[in-house]
Amino acid sequence: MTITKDEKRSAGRPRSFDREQLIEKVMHLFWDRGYRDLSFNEIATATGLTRASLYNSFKSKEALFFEALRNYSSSTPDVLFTKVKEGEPVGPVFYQVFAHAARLRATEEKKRGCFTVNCFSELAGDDSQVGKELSVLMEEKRSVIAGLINQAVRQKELPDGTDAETTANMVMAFLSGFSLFSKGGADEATLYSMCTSFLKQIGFKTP
Amino acid sequence: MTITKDEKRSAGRPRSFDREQLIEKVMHLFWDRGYRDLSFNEIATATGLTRASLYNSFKSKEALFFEALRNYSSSTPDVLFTKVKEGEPVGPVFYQVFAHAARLRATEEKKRGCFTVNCFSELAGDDSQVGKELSVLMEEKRSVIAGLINQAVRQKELPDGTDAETTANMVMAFLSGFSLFSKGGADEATLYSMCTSFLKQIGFKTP
DNA sequence: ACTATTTTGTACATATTTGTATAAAATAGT
DNA sequence: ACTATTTTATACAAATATGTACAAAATAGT
Repeated sequence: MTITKDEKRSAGRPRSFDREQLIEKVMHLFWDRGYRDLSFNEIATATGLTRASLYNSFKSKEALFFEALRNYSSSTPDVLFTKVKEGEPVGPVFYQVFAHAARLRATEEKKRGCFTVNCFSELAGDDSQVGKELSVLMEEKRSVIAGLINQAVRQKELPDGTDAETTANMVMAFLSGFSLFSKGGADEATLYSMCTSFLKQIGFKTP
Repeated sequence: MTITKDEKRSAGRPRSFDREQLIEKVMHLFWDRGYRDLSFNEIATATGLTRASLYNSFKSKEALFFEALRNYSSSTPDVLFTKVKEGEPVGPVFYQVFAHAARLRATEEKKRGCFTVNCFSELAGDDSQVGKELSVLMEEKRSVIAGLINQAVRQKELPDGTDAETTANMVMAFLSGFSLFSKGGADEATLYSMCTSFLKQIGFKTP
């Protein structure tokens, strides 16, 4: 048995591209242009491939998009939220995630905002699979945040009367709006102020 | 001189449509579909007109869009912000605008969110005239809010140390994110809670 | 070398979009 | 009725998108 690099190669003509690199490239195309406006054609030419090649490796534009979205979504600052364990302080994590987001949004040269938020804005309410998937993704994020708020209340980081659901909804709204706002080109200091100010008003002590 | 209805008719074949009704219809099309995804073709067929007719009355899709946007933008809850005079309390106006927004977003059957926010999300950062126009529009709104926050501080409705710019930015972010959030289909009570909770945390007393 | 397998390049048919050009239709004013 | 004016209908050309089909190319395994 011959093994090329670290993957078992199956018989047949080998792909002319690296799958992960392609997904990354395509993600940026969708990020630049949105979902609907980017044609399968353009994806092919922009990546130097033919449509035939893409059709062969991916069932559809939708399928490609899902991979791009998953790829992005797994590298986003708020994944930290899912790693907080019971007993650990949550306030500092919020500050950390928000600060990271502020830096990312400010240093991203193209000022494209958050890819997920952009897509949700474009496709929420859509009948398509893409639309539904995005709604699920956003609800998952919201739910994780709600869990953390509850935990913060239990741990006395937030006052007793706090309505966790409402607070989580506010955080979601703020984060989405924050992404939109950053598209205006605000600098990091401005974005950072918004974040810390917001968290302070939610009730989290500055760490 | 013969006057038809209330408008001076100029010579030539009369239009087959009412201009204002058309703009309204087109606005809803853009609201449903976004800017780029809606073709001039579709606008024509959806309104029962021919492209020739549209091209004749409007220079371009861009021009049509501007009229649609202006039309929407003038009927939005936050126009109230521009009517507050020095000396008048601003807190209640915020609560009023936010409550109105909550009701609008919840009762809008299609859950499309705010048209302006959607468009900004799609077109912010775009080189085109549309993109720039939207950035200006958003900055105008932000600036009005910043003015009100300053006024609130002067009038002791908000604490002395309040950073008006940061607070205005937060409000903008929240409002935009609120529009996005509403696309998920939350009911009015949920949306209303988010609004009052946010305003309270900003520092505005519940009226 | 030969075969099976998979990817790639090319081609084709269909549909849509954009912009323009030109003729037909409908009005106001005389 | 006639003219000038404006809108509407139709047609056309060029560009782009989608989906499919099939032959050519490149590999693994024997």
